[in-house]
Amino acid sequence: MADITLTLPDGAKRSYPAGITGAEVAADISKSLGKAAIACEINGKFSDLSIPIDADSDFRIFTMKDEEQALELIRHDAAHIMARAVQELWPDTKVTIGPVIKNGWYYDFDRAEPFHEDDLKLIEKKMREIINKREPVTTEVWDRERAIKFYEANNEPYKVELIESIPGDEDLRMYWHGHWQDLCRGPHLAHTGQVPGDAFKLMSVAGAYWRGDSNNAMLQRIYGVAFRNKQDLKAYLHMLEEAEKRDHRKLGKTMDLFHIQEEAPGMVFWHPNGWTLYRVLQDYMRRRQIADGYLEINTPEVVDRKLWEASGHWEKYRENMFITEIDEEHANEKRVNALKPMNCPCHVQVYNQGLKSYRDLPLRLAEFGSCHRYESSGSMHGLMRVRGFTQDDAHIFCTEDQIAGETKKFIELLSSVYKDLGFDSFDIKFSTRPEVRAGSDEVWDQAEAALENAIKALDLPYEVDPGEGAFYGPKLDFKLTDAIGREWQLGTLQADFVLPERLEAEYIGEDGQKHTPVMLHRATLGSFERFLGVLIENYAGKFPLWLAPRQVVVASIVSDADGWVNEVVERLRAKGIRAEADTRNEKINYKVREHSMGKVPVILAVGMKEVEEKTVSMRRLGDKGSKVLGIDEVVAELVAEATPPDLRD
RNA sequence: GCUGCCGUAGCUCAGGGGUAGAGCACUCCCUUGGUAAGGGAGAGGCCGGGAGUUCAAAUCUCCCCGGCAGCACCA
Repeated sequence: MADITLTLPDGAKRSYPAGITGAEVAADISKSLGKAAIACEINGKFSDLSIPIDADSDFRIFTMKDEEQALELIRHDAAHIMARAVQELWPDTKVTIGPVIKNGWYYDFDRAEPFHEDDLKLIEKKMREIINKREPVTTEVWDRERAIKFYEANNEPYKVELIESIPGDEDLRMYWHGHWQDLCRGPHLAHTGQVPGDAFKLMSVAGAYWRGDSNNAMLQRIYGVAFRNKQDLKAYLHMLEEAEKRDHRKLGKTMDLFHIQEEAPGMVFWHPNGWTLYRVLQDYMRRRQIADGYLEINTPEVVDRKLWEASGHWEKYRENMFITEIDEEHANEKRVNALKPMNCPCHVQVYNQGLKSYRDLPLRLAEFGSCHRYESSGSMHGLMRVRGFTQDDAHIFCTEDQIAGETKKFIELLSSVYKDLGFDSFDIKFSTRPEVRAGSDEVWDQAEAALENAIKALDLPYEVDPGEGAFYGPKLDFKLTDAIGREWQLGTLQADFVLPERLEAEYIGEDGQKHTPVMLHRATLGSFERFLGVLIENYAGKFPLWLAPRQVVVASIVSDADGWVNEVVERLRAKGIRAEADTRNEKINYKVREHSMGKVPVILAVGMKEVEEKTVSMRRLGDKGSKVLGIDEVVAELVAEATPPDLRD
């Protein structure tokens, strides 16, 4: 057999007989590399060590030191090993798919009896047994027919369905972890023992639809996480614990911000602290919008179905609307109303009052609009997904020529707002036409091009989400992540060529003729509820002073200092600082602890020394020490810091 | 909506077929203490709601309601 030449990453060339495997090359380079090797790369293709190499190639060996490749393989092999463990424990279980995801993997199974949390321990134990066997991972290429026959014989209908749905007729790769077999693209580790037995953990069981379609059967999904070593696993689990502490639902309780109760699922009862935070944010947004040329309006929340019929919501969105009926006995005629699920149709009504000229455009109508949507029970999540919420909504009525400019202007506003609120980066998704949509393809071409060009002109990174646009137009979504990495859509900008026409919005153009304006739906924060949820988690409750609902607590150390405490509070309040007195009969340690846990940014402690010197002892949240300062100095410092970023010099 | 788990005092949770428990919070008393929990006493619950099984249900079963995780959905 002819020799082949392998070129290593350092440029060294080695000759081997054709058909040699990566494993053999690794062992030839050094005995230790032979042991440490987990996979290889042949001409840039991530590959198994066991695959024969037939031609001259660039060649590279991966070991556990190559983090990206190692984690991919560990998680992927762990998925297979878990599936094998499950089938060994419960042979009637049918396997489906098990991909690698962030931090780990999942595998979906079909089994009559659902898995329980306790089963996870059993499965983990079985997995470690398989790992300890250090059984080789082998692979073969089969043609489709053979594979389908094999799975039919083994009563694995999901695998058959998978193969049948793979386009083309290329051959299939089959893998064996010891005796256990799975269809897989690969690559895989060399043997089961290469998965670190102490660096993985099965996390949870959940239902998941086969192929992500709710019309299909629900399968049992098991989630696992895996790392290269025990320390990394521990660090990850620790990170999760820390993230849980900043969960906005937890902080909402400890900071006394809000609650939600059974009688109004998905609706928020804002407490004084939370409402203060809400108002501070709303006041800030109001100033930013006015500065950007928006006109604030306010429109009804309960609106006759006629308007929703005209807008198309009655047909397309009714199942998500809260419908109200007037009791017939007490009404002259039966009217069916709906709580507005969005503000757009109402804004068009405001626009439609009076004849508009092209000189009026762009017309930016803004509303902190209270909306209600009947969200499905399983989708609600604290403040993040609620049924009653307030959008920082606005609709920009403009000409087609103005879309790009308005889009740019909006994204600049949004970036600046997010930065002021502590978010330096965010994700942008550009969603294009969905299958079910209103409007002609020409209109969609135009709308999509306008948005994409605007975002490109600003040179911001974005991803395209094909088919995820609204039924009336394409959109840009702006997303941030919560404490444990779940992504939430906040800001949005949606072009709409449909609604203005449906609701007969018009303007008189330069040519003296009537034209239909374009409508840009846009929200910067999205909804106050969701944004505050993300904001709470982002700051872990430790807000900058200007946002903190409780800014300063002035605490007495001895009751003889109460008079000075109250005086200090008065002076701070006179300057607009949210200050409270704590003159309770408790020790200063107790007060410091309590207000620290309540995330109050500044504690001013006052004892007899401060009374005599007209000073306070200032302690910042998270600091160990404190410093004694004159009252004027403290007031000036806190006032400067409590000034919202848009009002600073 | 679907799968699984959960619902006990204001909060965090223990218990579990036969007088409802703890810590914190709350009220009162003692204590005036210098930067993350001083001490004592007291009050507080139809164990999410309804039905069933049982001599007996907070506990077991079923049905609702709500929550959590994931899936689906998300203008």
